[in-house]
Amino acid sequence: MPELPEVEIVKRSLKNNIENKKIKKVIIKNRNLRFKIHKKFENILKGKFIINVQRFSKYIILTLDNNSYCLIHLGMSGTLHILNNNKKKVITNLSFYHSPNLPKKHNHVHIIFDKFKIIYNDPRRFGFLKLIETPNKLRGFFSNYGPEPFDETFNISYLKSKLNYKSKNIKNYLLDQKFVSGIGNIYASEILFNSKINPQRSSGHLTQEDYKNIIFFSKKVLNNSIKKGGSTIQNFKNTKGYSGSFQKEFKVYDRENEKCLKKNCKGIIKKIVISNRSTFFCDLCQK
DNA sequence: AAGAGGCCCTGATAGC
DNA sequence: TGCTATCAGGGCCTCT
Repeated sequence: MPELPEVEIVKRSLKNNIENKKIKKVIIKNRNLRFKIHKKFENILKGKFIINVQRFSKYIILTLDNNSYCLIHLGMSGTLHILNNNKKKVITNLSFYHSPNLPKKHNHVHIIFDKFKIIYNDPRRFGFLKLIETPNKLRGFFSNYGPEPFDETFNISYLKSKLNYKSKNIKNYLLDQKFVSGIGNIYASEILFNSKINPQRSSGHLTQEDYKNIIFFSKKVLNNSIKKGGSTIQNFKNTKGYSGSFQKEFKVYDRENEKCLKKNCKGIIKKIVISNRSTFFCDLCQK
């Protein structure tokens, strides 16, 4: 599900709720996520204060009061829910995939605080929670990741150094977290549409102008989405609580056979598969 | 070594 | 209605 903007929205809500709160207890119903949750996970979290909530790329980073960290990655279908301890009612829903009510199944991890609890739900179990023991190990973990589009190091000379003479198509590069962090399948299509670049273009053949557009629109598309509260693909009736609206602004994603929205363009949006992922673009205005 | 594709998993939807 | 096939926002691993 979640790309950088969605994770950013979840992080902000989470930050408001759990920063400087003490973890009373952790209950794990199912350890078999993308990676098996460590057997000491519950004991290590128990009694710790969460002194900071941050995000890098698609990861939520909880800093604990002993300078260790708990990473949360939502994978494709992970959601977080904040529930009142007693009434079992959802207080705040950090959901972008499900209805705002707590799903009945797949509530794998319960992190219990004094007056409320956080529940990690994930039907497909592509997400994971991971403990990192020290600041050094945290740096090590993220050292394999490229800069976020907002980072000043994501600039023309960086793109040139990474993309020059490369045959891999540009869409795959945007999805490659070692190249740039936080972009997923939806925003890759959107960024390339805005940049007027065909997703199949071989990266080595991009021009300076293309680099500039990729840098500019990566920031712009992600920022716009954050402003709109992210994207909620699955829409439910009677939706309450947090639910993004950026999907209403998709220019190409999930718009196969619809008209290109670029002014004066007569194109029809095409859907192709690149490395097993759906890719949407207009072959008239994206060259 | 770079790059393409398979695979992990469940659930929603489309088509018959 | 009920079956089956296809697809889904991520990312690691393997093979060529």
